[in-house]
Amino acid sequence: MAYWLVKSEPETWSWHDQTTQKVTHWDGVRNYQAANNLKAMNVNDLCFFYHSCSERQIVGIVKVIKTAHPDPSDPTGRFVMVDVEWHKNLKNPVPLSIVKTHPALSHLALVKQSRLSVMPIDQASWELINELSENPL
DNA sequence: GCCAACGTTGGC
DNA sequence: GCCAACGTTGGC
Repeated sequence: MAYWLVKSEPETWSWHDQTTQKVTHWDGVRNYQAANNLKAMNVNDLCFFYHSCSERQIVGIVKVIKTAHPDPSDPTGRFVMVDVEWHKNLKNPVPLSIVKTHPALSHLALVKQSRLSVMPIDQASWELINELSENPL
């Protein structure tokens, strides 16, 4: 069981869309490092759902229900997608600004590698972010 | 809307 | 295989 964080632009695919539709292909990833992370995902892994651009906060959690398979939206056939399912809403969104101020989270790719759209989250960070959602500072 | 970071492409 | 030019992402 592993933990991840995936980014989406709310203008393109929002948490509201995910809540309404429940099950989706996580397609459109065109970066090898992000694609490698997709390939490392297993069924039942959990992913934070992060709104980039205008919002910059973690808003929910999705669960992996199908491992990496070819992304038909990629004409080159090189990239993959996974299938995810709505899992839960966060009690309170956790903004990037809070993640950045927390020393225990400063190693996350969310902070250090802002352009990466799919990244692993270690268990301690996963639990801490959930705690920050339950009990905001 | 701007710009920094960084990934990709293509000429050599 | 190097690197300049270019495109894209995402934070601010």
